[in-house]
Amino acid sequence: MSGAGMSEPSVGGAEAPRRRVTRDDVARLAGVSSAVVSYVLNGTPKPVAAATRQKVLDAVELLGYQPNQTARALSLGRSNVIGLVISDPRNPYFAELALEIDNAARAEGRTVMVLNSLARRGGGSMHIAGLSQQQLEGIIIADTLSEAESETVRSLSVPVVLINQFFANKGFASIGVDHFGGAYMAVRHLIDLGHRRIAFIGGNPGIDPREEGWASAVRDAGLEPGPAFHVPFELEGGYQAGLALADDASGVTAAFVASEQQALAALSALQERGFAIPGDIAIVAFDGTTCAAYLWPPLSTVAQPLRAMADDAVRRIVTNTAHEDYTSYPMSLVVRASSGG
Amino acid sequence: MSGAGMSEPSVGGAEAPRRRVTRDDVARLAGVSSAVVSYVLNGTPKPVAAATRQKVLDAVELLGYQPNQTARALSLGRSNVIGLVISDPRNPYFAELALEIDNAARAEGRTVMVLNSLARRGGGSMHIAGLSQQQLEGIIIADTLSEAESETVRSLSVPVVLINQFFANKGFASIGVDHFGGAYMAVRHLIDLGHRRIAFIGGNPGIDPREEGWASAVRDAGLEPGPAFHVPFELEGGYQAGLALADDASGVTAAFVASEQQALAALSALQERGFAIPGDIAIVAFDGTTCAAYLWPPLSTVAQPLRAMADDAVRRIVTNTAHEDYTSYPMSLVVRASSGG
DNA sequence: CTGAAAGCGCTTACAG
DNA sequence: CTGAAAGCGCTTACAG
Repeated sequence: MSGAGMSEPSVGGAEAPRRRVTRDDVARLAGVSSAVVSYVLNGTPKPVAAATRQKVLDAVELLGYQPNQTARALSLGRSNVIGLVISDPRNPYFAELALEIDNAARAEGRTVMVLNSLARRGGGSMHIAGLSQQQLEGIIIADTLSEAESETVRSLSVPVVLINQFFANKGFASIGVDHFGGAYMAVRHLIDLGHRRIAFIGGNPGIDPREEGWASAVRDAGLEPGPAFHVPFELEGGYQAGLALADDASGVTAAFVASEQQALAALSALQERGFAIPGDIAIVAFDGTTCAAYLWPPLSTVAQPLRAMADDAVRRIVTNTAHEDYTSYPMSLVVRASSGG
Repeated sequence: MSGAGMSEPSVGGAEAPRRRVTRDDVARLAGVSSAVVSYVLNGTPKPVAAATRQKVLDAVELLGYQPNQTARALSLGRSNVIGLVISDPRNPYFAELALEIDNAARAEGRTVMVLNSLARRGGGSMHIAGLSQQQLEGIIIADTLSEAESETVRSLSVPVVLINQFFANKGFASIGVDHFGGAYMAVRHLIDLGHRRIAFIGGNPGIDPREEGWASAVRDAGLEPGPAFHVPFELEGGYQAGLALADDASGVTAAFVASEQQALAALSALQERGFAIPGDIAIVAFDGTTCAAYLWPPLSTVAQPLRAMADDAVRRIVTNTAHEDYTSYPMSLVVRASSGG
């Protein structure tokens, strides 16, 4: 807000590792007890006389006092730090989600600590242990948990919100989008444009509602589903799927891609093989990141309301209302050049 | 490592917000003082008899004890959390840097807390205040600081490493790449391919050595510098620069782009205007993220040794050797399709 | 409205 | 090799 710390008096030698200003220093300067400093700074649990209050505030300003959040957290049993678990920060979707959650958290005076769970594929169990060791106010997990991981997370005594989820998760507050509906909308868009053989590119065969949405939309239109390519969500996965689609000889003229990260690389593979987008293959992706608009051709996509979802997740933590339930957000179709729409 | 917490005995009612297991519980069960538990767990400052040690370890295992890092941090005066300040997580460069730093930190048993400073453009002073309030072990800043911000950060009593820096920073340990040399190499590559009029796309006119590297390489070859387009580093900036380059009528046949995020969008703008890459305009970018390889056409680029830089930054924090100096890492040219090389 | 004091869960100098 | 005790910097029930 105002330049806290700006007026910190410069200390002679400058190099001496000056002791941090503590609440006691403030109390001494203001001529009150340290309890009163807390009352003023927290506005709780007691009212403070206006004059006293002002003395404290002046002392805080003069000393450039910064409350030690660690001590506060230890005393309170919780910090003002929210943990966010994402699998891979390089995925534009998670990057954008992290940014929105950071914004929402900041608006609530909270700080976000991002933990990358990518590493767990290399052995560790998402360092959940680490999560429980930090005195976090709450945890937002944008990842799929194994049964064992769910169990461990459930045993944590802090509010937990799962985001980017397909379904309700037993025992958790879950937030997701209507993956089935979004996919259906995307594919319906392609069908409306006249496509009759539409491929699917995504991950995890068998559990992703986006694949069902694709299949349903196709069948509801009386068509045969085109080929489905199941690849990892990393860029390389999308690239391989694009190459496979290029090699497909079944007359595919359009594809629905379950994530923009995969779509980015698939776009590259298809163009490398000489396919024109959308002329030879029309594409609609899924997620709605900023990046989609700046690819060539710009990606048509079904977009998640990330801001609203992030606000919701943070609110559930801050208000401690992360009880078991599932909130599904609607998606919206964004038509750009890649679908030829 | 091993399944800590796995053997935590299930508590009857399950719903009771069971009190966390503390060091005292462990001490009681092991029949030792709580000090000894610390000695065992930290291996310091005292040796412990093997038998005693085993009793403690057994108790820890049985109770599923997780040390409270907040209490530890308060007692020690520092945590095992390293703060990382980046401007925008959506920028592939920062995403990749964050991932590498996270990996390096994890290897040292540290956790990374990512802070987005993007918000500061909206008013706040990068919540440096927030930084000093958390009891961080150290701070890695991948951003350019204003004079006032530098002053504030300098006053923090924790090790600070600036990364992704153009130059040495008074009073700080700084890590960067040879921006001038990298740019020079990129442009030299284009010159070697026969280009005679080469444009520059980047940000911040006047202070970026990449622009000087471009200009020098061009002049050293006896050529006239092509037009320079200065735009923000966000995607929209790159897009606008691409459009401007497309409108340029001065016979440009190649461009050096100072970041891959800008290059991604510039590629889109140029192709939107019907330019073939590299046929009409050849492009070399700067950064070396994974993403560059999966764009169409794949981006030729000069790459930063991100892993090494991240390891270095983390090491400087962990070993508390972040004294004033500047380390410059060499870059390497990665030739892909966009330069036609 | 204000303050003395206990407590959060660790670490470590000091004494045995 | 082991333990009693003080201390890190806050918060807050309790007493005045």
